[in-house]
Amino acid sequence: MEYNFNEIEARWRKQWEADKTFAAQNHSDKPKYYVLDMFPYPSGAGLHVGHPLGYIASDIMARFKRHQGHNVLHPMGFDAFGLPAEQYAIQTGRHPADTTAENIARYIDQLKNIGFAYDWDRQVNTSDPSYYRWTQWIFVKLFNHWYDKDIQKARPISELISIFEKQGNAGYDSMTISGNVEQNLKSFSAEDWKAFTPKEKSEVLMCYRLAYQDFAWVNWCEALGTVLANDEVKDGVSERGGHPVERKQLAQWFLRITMYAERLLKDLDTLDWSDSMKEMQRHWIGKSEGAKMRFGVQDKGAVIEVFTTRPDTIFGVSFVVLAPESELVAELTTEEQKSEVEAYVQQAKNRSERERQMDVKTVSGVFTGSYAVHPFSGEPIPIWIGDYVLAGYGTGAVMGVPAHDERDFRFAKHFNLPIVPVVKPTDAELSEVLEDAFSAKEGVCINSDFLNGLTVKAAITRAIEEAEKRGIGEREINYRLRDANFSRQRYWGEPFPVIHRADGSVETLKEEELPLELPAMDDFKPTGRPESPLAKLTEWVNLPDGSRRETDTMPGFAGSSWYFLRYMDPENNGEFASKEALNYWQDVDLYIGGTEHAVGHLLYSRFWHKFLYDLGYVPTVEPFKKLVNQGMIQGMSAKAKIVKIVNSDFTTESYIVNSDINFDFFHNYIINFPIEYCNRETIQNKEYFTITTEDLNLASKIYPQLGNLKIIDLEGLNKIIFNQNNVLNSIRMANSDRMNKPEWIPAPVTNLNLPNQSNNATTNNNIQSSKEILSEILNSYKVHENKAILTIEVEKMSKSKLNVVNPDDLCVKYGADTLRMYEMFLGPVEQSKPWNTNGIEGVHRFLKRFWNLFHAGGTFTLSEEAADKKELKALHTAIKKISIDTENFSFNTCVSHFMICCNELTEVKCNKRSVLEPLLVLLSPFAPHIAEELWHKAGHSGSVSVQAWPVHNEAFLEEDSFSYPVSFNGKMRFQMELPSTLDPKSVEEAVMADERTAKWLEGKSPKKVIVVPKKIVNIVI
RNA sequence: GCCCUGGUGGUGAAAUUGGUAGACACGCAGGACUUAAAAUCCUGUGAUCAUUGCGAUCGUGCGGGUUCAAGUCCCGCCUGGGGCACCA
Repeated sequence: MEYNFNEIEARWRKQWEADKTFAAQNHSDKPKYYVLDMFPYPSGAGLHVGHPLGYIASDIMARFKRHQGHNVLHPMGFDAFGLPAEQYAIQTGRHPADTTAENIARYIDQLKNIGFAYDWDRQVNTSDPSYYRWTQWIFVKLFNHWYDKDIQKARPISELISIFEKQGNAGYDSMTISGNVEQNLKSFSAEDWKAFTPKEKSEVLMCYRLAYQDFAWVNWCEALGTVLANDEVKDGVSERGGHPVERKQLAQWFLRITMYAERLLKDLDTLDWSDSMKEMQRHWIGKSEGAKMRFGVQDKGAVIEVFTTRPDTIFGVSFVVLAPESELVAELTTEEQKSEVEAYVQQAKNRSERERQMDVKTVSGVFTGSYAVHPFSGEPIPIWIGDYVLAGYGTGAVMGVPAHDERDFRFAKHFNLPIVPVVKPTDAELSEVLEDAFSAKEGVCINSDFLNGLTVKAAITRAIEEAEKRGIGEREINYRLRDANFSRQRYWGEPFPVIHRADGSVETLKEEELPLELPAMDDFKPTGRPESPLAKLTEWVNLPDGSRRETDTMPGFAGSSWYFLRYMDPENNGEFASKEALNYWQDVDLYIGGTEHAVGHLLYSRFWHKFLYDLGYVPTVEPFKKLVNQGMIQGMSAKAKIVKIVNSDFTTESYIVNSDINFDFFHNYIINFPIEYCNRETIQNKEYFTITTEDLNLASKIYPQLGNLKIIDLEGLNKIIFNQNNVLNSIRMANSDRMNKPEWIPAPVTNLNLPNQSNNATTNNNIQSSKEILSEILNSYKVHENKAILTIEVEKMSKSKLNVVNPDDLCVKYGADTLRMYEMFLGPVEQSKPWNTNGIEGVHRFLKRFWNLFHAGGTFTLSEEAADKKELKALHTAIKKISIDTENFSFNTCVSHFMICCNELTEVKCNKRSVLEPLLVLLSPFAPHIAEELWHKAGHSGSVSVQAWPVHNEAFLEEDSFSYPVSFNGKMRFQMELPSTLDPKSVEEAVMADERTAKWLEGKSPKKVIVVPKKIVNIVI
């Protein structure tokens, strides 16, 4: 009988669905086990082969635990709000709700095709009002709570108001440590509080609320008329179209996660997560102990606060650096420095934080003209502005100690500022002129007044004591973690249940008014202002009493920060989940997902969970007990450099250039190509994809983002560069003689691409000259239009990279069981690897052979004969190995072992019931359909998925003899079969008596003989 | 740049966590069956040398070190991948 997997699999999936075989019970005497997959975002490209890797692993565990007698909760749902759906809506005019619903339907189809044991009745969808009602409800709770540092717990804001009414904010003025809003918070008395206007009260409370409004920077793209995600910005220009991006400050919502920093850090110790994952979170939280120091400013009232972990180096301060965004910049800039400072700030603030941190080679900064006063020595210290200082970190200002900090050192070298060593190594002297910063946190203080002679450790303590005594600083613990920006200027997200009152106060809707549904819209185009498209719905926004609704929406992580709780009780309309359900399921026993969520989702979820715990809604402190990180299945990407040129009539043209040319030119960016239109070629021993003009034209029809590209191959041109601040471009021609042009020619690229922008005279001249140069360059190219060479890269699969491979075809060709086992066979789940189908045949052959064990001679037959020793050994080795390896998530070796066992049984033509039936249970988590089919053919009526997991008997595994590898000086020379019970001394004697030993000893006597029982014999000569 | 992670045959990988490197597969080569192909089955397959067999030497990204013994532990590099706060 043929192994007709398509028929078998479809039939059993239908049966399982009808029987609700995998439904979880909220009440059970069995121990509970909650297995969770990370929430997928239903992308338009459908499920790709990378998704199932983790899902198969979790499905195996869910089924395995069910075999072991657990009541298993294994749900699936969709993180359905998000940017891609909105972008698609802008492009096509189709409503995100429609496309999302279609995508979800497709995902469900695809997931069901793989035979996952999900309890589909518990499906959730974050964009469904019945779901986001509770997301909004949690937001309202966050808004209406503050964090009491004294008791380390969230408390209702009403209690804070009572405190203010009684005593003002005395004793509660340092309850906030993050954000900018609190900087304006002054001390006030109970009387002051009562006299505050609603607006003032609202502003004060914003300094305490766990959800609050503050200002933050966004990537504003004038040309697209919208705020861009970091992801959409590449090299300072928009990824779509290469338009300039400017950073703008907007009022936005934040979550005060920093209040939970200490608990988020401490509780990591209780989790069964990989060390690397915990390490990433620890680093993200970034606790550092040090001191806050205050520097007065000469002739000005301003005070600059800096945070430092090295107060011992305070006497080495030779400058102070402010972030370009610092509010003090305007105040401290002198008249003479004003234009220079403004130009610098303008330029620096448009660089992304990442770029500023990454770029350590180019040092930039500007002197404000003002001087700070050294808090101990009273010496004047110049105040600079530098973009290596980030506004969001610490206080947004640093004390420059060039001798002992690498970034400060580079800054001082570059601007010729004094470098004063104040710490020397304990057992050496520093060289006269420092070549590098001495940043080790050990040594002895020198040139440091009262700190001289102290070790670094002692000096840190001493410096803080002295600062506290003189009132110029104090001990402080700082966290790198920043409050979570919770606002997006988008349509497709949860609307904020927030009303801005006409009197300037801010309040949320009442809980019973939720959900605030996302209003219907059919025009998703950006408003052209930095705001959500919702702002266009003036009727919805403006309320009759003069108040306004919030128009921002919540970010992707809102809905995904608590979804695991909803699965416990998804239909509940009165609560996000019932007490009973929460108390029964408690937390997630096993969470499987990618490391890319290491610090985003996993930190926010932990924060929300702790908040809900503080409020008494959840019974556990942590949501995810055990975390397993699946590796990423990567895709092959084909990439090419694109040059976008503005012609004299201001139309743009895009060219793909030969990838070997190192080339930056006007708007230049890298673009992905669909590899199905590319050919693989080896050129000069390197692998490339190539694409012809014909293929490109075909591809452009399916992928509009490829646009009207032309292929050109440039000759004689090595390098063209534009500078990083994106204001002026410089074109450099290595072959400048031939071009008969000077080496560097400035061209204002920004303006070239913004024809409508009014330009001043100089800029216009530059446009003219650059256009001339351009045409000259283009005319001198030898242009080939037939073929482009694209580089091959391995990277994560995503729709935007056009490298998605989906599992559907494989399911049809080989069946879901083959796909499941093959993905596991690829290697350890936690390892990333590029997708290839090279080995899938082997797995499919295994399943056929396994099927054939039950179908000797073509018909289904099982023998009732007793198993012999060899068969029992094969079976029990398999039970042992597969049980242990499954427990350890080593699924690839499980598959190998199934193959070994099957090969052994095939060899002895075993079709005995007592051997094959337990194997069906072992196989069922991995290949559930074939196991179920054969189980039923064997005459059983219940599902194989609830059968008890077999237990191995050690007695069947014992061997009488062991083949000892005998090595000389660590090199294995021959093997020797000896009884396994033989003691080490007898083993040594037996080996020494062997004639082969004599041969290898060459007459010498051994210095030492090492015998490790049932492992190895090593003879040292 | 910072944090995390990987690197073993032509390919995916395995190695009881310091004890025979390459299990199990894919691919390839040869053979059987077949008119033929597919499917299936058998044999071989790290490299180099030696091939009449015995065999020998090298070999886990590179360079050092610890050890009777290193893919595994330590130090220093090179390199692929993921994340870096608005992709999800």
